[in-house]
Amino acid sequence: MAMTEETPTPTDFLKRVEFRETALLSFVTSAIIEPAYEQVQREFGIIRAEYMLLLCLSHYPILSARDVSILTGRPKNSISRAVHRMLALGHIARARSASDGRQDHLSITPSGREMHAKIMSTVLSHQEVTLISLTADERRTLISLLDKVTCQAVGAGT
Amino acid sequence: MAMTEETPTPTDFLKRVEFRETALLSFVTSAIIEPAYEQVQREFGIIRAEYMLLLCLSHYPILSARDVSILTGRPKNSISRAVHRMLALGHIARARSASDGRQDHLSITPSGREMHAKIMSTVLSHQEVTLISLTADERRTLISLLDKVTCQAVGAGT
DNA sequence: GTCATTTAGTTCCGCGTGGAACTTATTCTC
DNA sequence: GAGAATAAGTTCCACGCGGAACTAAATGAC
Repeated sequence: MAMTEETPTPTDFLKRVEFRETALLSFVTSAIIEPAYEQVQREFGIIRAEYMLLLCLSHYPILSARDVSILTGRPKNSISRAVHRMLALGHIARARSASDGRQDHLSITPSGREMHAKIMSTVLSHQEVTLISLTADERRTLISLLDKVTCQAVGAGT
Repeated sequence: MAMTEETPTPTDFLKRVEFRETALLSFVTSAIIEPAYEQVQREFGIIRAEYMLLLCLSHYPILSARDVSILTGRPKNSISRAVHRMLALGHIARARSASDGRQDHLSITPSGREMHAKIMSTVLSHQEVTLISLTADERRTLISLLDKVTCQAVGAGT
């Protein structure tokens, strides 16, 4: 009856919000990451902290749990859980540091690399679908802007 | 002893990751949102879904819970919980729709507007601190790029 | 060398989250 | 108009998350 149902759209909403940059950043980030990690969890049974661990170790040969925590910004208990599960699945290896009995030397195994490759391509494909409307030039611009922000943000945090 | 401790930095890590746009977007978004909502929760006792509800209602006079769910992309049970708490705190009002007995007509109250104003300024200040290194021009560029992405993304989703 | 302090990693616990099933109301079909 | 299908909102439950307290190891002070 009352067909004057003007249900507002997310796009319209994003234009009204007081902190537009934040809203847009959050929206785009979620549009990539949420479906990507949902798929990764469904298909590979790997949760986010676990993948971030694999991701870190695929780029640095040896890291401690603390390093991973710093690199990813996740709390160390999350990393600790991830380490245990990835150890159990054989995706990483762990050895006590000889020089410091507190630290662990973590490294990725071949099966971990395989898993990383699969997950990476999943995330990449979601990224490409979401950012498809940007030209190569625009993507470079986006990266350089975000880069500028992160360099300053990290510097200020220290 | 082994002072060759080259603990890698998040900034360096961001340059190596295979999906750089996603990593940067996620990093910047988190840098704004996480501390902002942590502060909001600590100071005002309002959690994220609750604030998103207030935010929606501060921009549209009447919405149903379903509308809020669509606008924010959050599942309807999260919105439902938020509605109950905001009702209890007097930040929103609810009335059954006359035309459709299933829907609720939600609206924000003066106290809800006050709360929204406080939270908004908190989020805004975190946004400004994080994006401080961008010029006005660069911010416009960033917005337009993200805008382009969201318009296309929403269109494709429909 | 001994004791206090700091640090890496783990365990514990409470909470926000979201999928799924459920209830109630509306709409569609015949 | 009766029954099926859809839709709005709620409740239930399992899970990932992160702060806080804890253990073990190393470092600093004296």
